[in-house]
Amino acid sequence: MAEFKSVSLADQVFEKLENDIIVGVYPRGEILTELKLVEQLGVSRTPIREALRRLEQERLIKDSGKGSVVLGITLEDLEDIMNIREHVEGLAAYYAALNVDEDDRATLKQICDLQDFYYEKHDIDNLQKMDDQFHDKLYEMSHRTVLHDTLLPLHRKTMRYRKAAIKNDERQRSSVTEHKQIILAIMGGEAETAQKLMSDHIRNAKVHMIERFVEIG
Amino acid sequence: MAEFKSVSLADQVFEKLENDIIVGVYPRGEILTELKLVEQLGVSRTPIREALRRLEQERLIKDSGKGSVVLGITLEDLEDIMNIREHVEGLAAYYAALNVDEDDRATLKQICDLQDFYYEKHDIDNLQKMDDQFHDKLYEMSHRTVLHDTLLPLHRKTMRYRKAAIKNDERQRSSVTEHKQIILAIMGGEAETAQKLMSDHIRNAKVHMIERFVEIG
DNA sequence: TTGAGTATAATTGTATACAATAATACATAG
DNA sequence: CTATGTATTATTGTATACAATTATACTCAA
Repeated sequence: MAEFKSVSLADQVFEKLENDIIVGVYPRGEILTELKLVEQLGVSRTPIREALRRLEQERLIKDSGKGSVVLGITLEDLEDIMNIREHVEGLAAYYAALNVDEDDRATLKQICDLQDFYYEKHDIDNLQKMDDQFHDKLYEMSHRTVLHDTLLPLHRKTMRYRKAAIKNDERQRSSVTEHKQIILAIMGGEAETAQKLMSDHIRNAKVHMIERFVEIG
Repeated sequence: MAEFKSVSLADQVFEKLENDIIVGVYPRGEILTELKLVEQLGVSRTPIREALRRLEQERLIKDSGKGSVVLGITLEDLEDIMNIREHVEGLAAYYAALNVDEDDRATLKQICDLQDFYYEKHDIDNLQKMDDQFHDKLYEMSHRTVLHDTLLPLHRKTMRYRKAAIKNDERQRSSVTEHKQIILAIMGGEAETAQKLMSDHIRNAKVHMIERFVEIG
């Protein structure tokens, strides 16, 4: 028999709704009522309410008296997210470079290789997954809870526009290269270099993502 | 009869627990069980659970299988919070200076005056309240949701150490002065100046707060 | 036809009931 | 006295019941 890891319904509902809001399944302005979600998701109100409270806390929805209105991500939100990341993600890279150990190096090496592999194959979906893994791994390596908890939700919220940005061949190439340079700096323990390269990377990504936002909204 | 604004029990529970954790009523490591909270707070499990989910989302508690363990704020958390604020709060001040209107100017003027008033009277509690109002007002004035939502919880989490830091006469004086300079820059629409002054202010505050953390834990 | 008033629906807030799981304590056999 | 197995308790996860509020629709009088 396989092991079943029991993830609560509340957690599942949260993750599904968070994702659906971020990628645009529920567009900005849509009203989510508990009863509608009960029908759609087939669970009772209790786990749905708990998920909604968490989404409120992340400002993805807002109570409107009559249901929860989807807030989603505006252009200003995207700008702010990337501006914050520009500074804070550099900090995380800095700490990651200070803390790097052999296991981390192996993981980073693998991410680097797979990134190249998927880039050659023009496998966009997996390339984005490597991007997620790269940034998540750095947050974790920083061993700084607040940095991790601040950056991860911000990073998740950019998903839609990262996916769009990476469809651009030129950006794809530069992103892969930038990741590689950052990884090298971190592996070498060059904290300041890693910090600066990461800031630059986020700043570059910001430009492309904002262009995509203007296109796809 | 007075008007009663109906704040849900879940919200009240969240605010109370958030505050109690931040100021140390529930110390790091303490286990909160739903039943205990039901007894202590006299409400049913439903609003308590919703509050706990939100506290989890803010990383003030963590599920431990057997109750929720209080995480609270570590020294590293405090360092990270202030490092993030050093950059991001400057951004908020920048936007605040761009957006300032006459109502804002009146409010800032009032905060400035009251701050002086309470400083002269050595009224620490009210002085801290003005500090809260000052920063909150700036977040609001930035009109940037993400900045506001990122900064406000971080600011709240420093409460315990701000309160301790401001007991120091020298810091009290410099804090009041720094606020005043920032307010002047914002009122004058000098965005870059406001940004820089705010970064400096947070950096100064960080030093004092970390000293207090080392003392009082 | 329109307006007021009332009944009805929809929706959320809160409490409780029930189920499942894990921890604890306890009793009994060796 | 110890170890094991079982009963009990504690705790959470989920569903449902009930209350309160607000929006909607409908009826009947003018």
